[in-house]
Amino acid sequence: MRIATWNINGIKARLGQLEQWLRQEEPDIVCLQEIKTVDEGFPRAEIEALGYNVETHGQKSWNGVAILSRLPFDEVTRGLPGDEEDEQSRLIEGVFSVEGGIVRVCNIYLPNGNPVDSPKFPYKLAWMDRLIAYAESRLSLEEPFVLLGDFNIIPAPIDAHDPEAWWGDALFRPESLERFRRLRNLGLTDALRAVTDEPTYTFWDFQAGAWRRNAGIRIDHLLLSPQAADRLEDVIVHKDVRGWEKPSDHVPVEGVFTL
DNA sequence: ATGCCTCGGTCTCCGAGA
Repeated sequence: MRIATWNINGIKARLGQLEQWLRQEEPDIVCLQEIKTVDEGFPRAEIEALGYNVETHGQKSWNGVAILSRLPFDEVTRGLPGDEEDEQSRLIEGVFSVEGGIVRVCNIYLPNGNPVDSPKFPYKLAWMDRLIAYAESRLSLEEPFVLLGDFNIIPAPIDAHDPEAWWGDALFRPESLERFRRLRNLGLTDALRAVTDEPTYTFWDFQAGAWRRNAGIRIDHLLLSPQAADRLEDVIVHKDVRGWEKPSDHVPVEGVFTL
């Protein structure tokens, strides 16, 4: 089974690229972030025509997440618990039946948090605290659990082309990294780092020739419960997609599992 | 240089992204 994450940066602007990638790769489950539309605006029929079930958690203009799956959804959960006031659509989770059990797939778009002297940074940190509590409860189920998406976290210096330039940014500073470590220390495996020690990027800024210079960062991650990590075969970063016409600034990252 | 692109909205500019 192949489970992918892709910050699509606007589903309406990227439908052609998504259709092409789905036709080409035929992944089983695709988790999208930044769909930037309400649920009614998602091109559901076009994606269903390619053989996918579609569940969305959208909002107007910004954020928004979706899961596309060849398997039917057994359950769907929308939104991160822990703050009644939070109206941003950044989490959707699906449960799927597989041979001999289930897989639980939680798709997140973790807040960026910049600028750090604005309310956006404490929002990011509070969101991460809520995510840690959520992940802890999911891990207690002892299921194959895949927590994936755009984490807006650079885990380590090797995950940035120019780590010194990023240090202090909301993606790469002590308060953010401390929470990311706490999340992993619950018992989650960083899938990419389970298969390679090589510098690997998943995002290249639109600006300043970042793609041409390979000035990327790794911020799109798959974190795995022990039951999912046991079944991990490989991780594929679809870097070529960044070179397509009118690309997203993120590329698809895919986990291959013996599920 | 708190920009350099690119998105969505209502829109010919602005906020947000990272």
